[in-house]
Amino acid sequence: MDVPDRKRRDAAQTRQNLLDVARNRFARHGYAATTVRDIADEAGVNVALISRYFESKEGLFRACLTHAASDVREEPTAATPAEIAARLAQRLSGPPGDRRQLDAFLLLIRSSGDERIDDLRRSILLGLSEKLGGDLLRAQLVLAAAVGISLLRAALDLEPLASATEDDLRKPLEDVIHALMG
Amino acid sequence: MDVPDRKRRDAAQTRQNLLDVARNRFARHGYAATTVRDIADEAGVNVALISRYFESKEGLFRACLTHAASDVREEPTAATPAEIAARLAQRLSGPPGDRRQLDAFLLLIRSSGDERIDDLRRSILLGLSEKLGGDLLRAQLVLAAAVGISLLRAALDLEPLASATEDDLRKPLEDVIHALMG
DNA sequence: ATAATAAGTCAGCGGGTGTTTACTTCTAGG
DNA sequence: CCTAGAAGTAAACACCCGCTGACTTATTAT
Repeated sequence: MDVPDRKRRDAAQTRQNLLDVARNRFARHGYAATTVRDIADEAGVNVALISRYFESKEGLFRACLTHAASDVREEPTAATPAEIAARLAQRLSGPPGDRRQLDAFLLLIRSSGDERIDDLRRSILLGLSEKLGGDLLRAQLVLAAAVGISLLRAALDLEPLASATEDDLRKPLEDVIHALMG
Repeated sequence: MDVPDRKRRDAAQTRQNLLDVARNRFARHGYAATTVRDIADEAGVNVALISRYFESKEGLFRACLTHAASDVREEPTAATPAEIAARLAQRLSGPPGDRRQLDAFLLLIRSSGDERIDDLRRSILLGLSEKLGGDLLRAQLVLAAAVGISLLRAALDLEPLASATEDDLRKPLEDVIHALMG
C-alpha cells in the first residue's frame, strides 16, 4: 500500500478525505439530502471535524465546488469538435473507478440553497461555456447536454446510457457538437 | 374571476392547489430541500392536509410525478426531427407564465430517495426515450439534452440560456436532433 | 333550524439535523 | 522521558423536519 498508516494522524490527509467523500456524496445525492454525519462516517472520522476544517456544511460544499471547478477548468482549450467530443466522452465516462470528473459536472448543478454559492456556480458554468467559443447560447446547449448526460448516467442510472462506454459516447457527442458549433 | 370564491371550502380544489404548488417546488428545489410546510404555506392551507390527501410527503411527490408523466406522455409521436425540435422548444420555453411543462421535465430528474419511486422515474424516462424511436442510446442523448436545458434554464438561471425564447431554441434543437437521429 | 359530516386548523410528538463545547488521545520538540 | 499543543472524540445543544390526534368551523341534508 502507498498509504503508509491508516491510523496515523494527519490533518491534511483527513481534510482531503472529507473533501473526496463530500464531493462524491454531494454530487450523487445533492446538497440537502446529504448529511454531515454521512460524510464523516464514510470518511471514518468524527462529525466535529467538518466544522473545524470547513467551518460549516456550506463551507465544505463551497470547498468541493472550488476544487471541482479547478478540475474542470484545467482542461486545455480544444480546437475542433472532434477534440471537444473526445475530451467530453472521456470526462463523462472517466477512467474506471474514478468518478471525480463526472462528480465535478454533477456538483455544478447541485444547489445548496445559499444564493452566493449559486452565484459562484453560475459564474463557473458561464466561464465554461465562454471557453467553448462560438455562439454563447449554442455553447451552453453543449454544456446542457453534458450535464444532462451526467445526470442520467450517474444520478439516475438510466440504461443503456448509464453503461455506455467512452467509445460509445464519442461519436454521438461529436455529432452533437459539430451540429451546434460547426 | 373564474375562481368564484377563494374561501369556499372545496377539497378537490385544495388538493389540486397542493399538487400544483408541490410540483413547482419539487421541480425547482428538489425533493429533500422542499418542506411540507413550505408547500402548505404557499398553497394557503394547513400542513395536516398534505398527510390527509396524499398520505405523506412521498405520496405527494409520487402524485406529482404521475401527473407530470401523463402530461409528458400525451405528446403525439412526432415524425421528423424538425417536428420533435419544435415540440421540445415549446415545452422547454412554455407559454409565458406556464411552467408546468418545464417542471414536468425537472421532476423526472429529482430523486426522493425512495427506490420504488426512482424505479418509476426510470421507467418513465425509458418509455420517453423509446418513444423517440431510432437508436435507444442516441434517443437518450436527446433526452439528456432536454433535461440539461431544463436544469440550466429553470433551476440554475444560467444566462443567456435562461432567457432564450422558443424561437431561439428551435433551430439549435433541430440541429441537435437531426445530428443524433438523422 | 339543526344534526351529521366533511374541510380545515392547532399544537405537539418523536426523531434527525447542523453545530458547539468539553474532553481524551496521539505526536512531536526539548 | 515528558509535556505542550495538535488531532480526534463524545455528548449534548437548539432547531427544524414529517407526521398525528384532538379540536373547530363550514357546508349539506333533512
